[in-house]
Amino acid sequence: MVIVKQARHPGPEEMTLVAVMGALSDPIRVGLVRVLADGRERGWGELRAPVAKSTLSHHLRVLRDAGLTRTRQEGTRCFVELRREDLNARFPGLLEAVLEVARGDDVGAHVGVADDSNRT
Amino acid sequence: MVIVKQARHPGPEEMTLVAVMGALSDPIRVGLVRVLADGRERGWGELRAPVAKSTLSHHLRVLRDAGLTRTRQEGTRCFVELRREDLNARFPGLLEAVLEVARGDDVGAHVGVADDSNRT
DNA sequence: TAGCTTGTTCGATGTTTTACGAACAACGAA
DNA sequence: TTCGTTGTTCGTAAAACATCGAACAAGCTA
Repeated sequence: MVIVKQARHPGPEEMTLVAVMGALSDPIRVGLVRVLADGRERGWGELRAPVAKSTLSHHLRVLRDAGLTRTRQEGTRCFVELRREDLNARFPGLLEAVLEVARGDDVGAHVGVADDSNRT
Repeated sequence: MVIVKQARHPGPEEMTLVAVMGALSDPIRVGLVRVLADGRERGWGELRAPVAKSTLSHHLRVLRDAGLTRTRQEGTRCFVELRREDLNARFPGLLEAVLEVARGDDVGAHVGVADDSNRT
C-alpha cells in the first residue's frame, strides 16, 4: 500500500484574498504562475528559477498554501499545475488580470521551464 | 507662496504589479481601499482603523507608493483618494476583481470612516 | 542491499514588514 | 507669539520573509 503523503491544498472556501495577493507579491512566484498559465502540468524538476532548490521549494509551497497551484506526487517526483478553475470560481477575473499585466511587464522573466528535448 | 511638500506619487508606468500585490496583501490596506472605492476623497482623520496613527500613516504610505492612492495636502490636513482611473489603465480589471472579492469576504472589516455627523 | 535521484525540512542569516509611542514639523487659531 | 491640531518621521522591537547549504526521507535502480 503506497501512502504518498500528499501536501495539503486549501479548498476554494479556505482561500483568502490576502494570502493570494501575498503569494503574488514576489516576482519569482509570479513567474512560476506565468509558466503554469498555459494549463499544462509541469514537472518540478522542469521548472527553472534563479534560486536554490530549497528556495524554489519554499516558493512552490507558498503558492500551494495560498491555493494557486496543485502539487501531485508520483513516485519520487512531483508535478505542479495552476488551479485555474478554482481560482476563477473563487476570485473571478483576478488571475486573468494578473496574468495580463505579468505578461506585459514580463514579470518573473527569469523563471521558465527546461527546454525538454525529449518531447516534440 | 505656499510650498506644501507633496508626497511623491508614481506615474502609471512606474507602478509595478508586485508592489501593488504587496500593498494589497494586508487586510487593513485592503480595507482602506474598500473605503475609498466609492470614489470619494476622504480626510485622513476621517479614516478609522484599529492601529496607531503612525501605523495608519505607514499603511497609507505603502498604498501611495504602490500607486493605489493619491494624497493631497491642504493646510494642515490631508485627503486621500483611490487612483481608480490610473489603476484601470495600468492594471485593467485588477481593481474591480479585488474589490469584488474584498466585499464578498468582508476583508478589512474593521476599517471605516468616522460617522461624520455634520453632513446628512 | 547499496546507491542515486528528487524534493522537503532544518537551521542560520540578513532583510523587510508591522507595530507602537515619542518627538517633530507645519499650519491655523487665540 | 504661544498653543492646539494634524500627520510624518524616528527609534525600537517583534514577527515574517527570502535565501542558502546541509541533512533528510522516500522511492527507484543496479
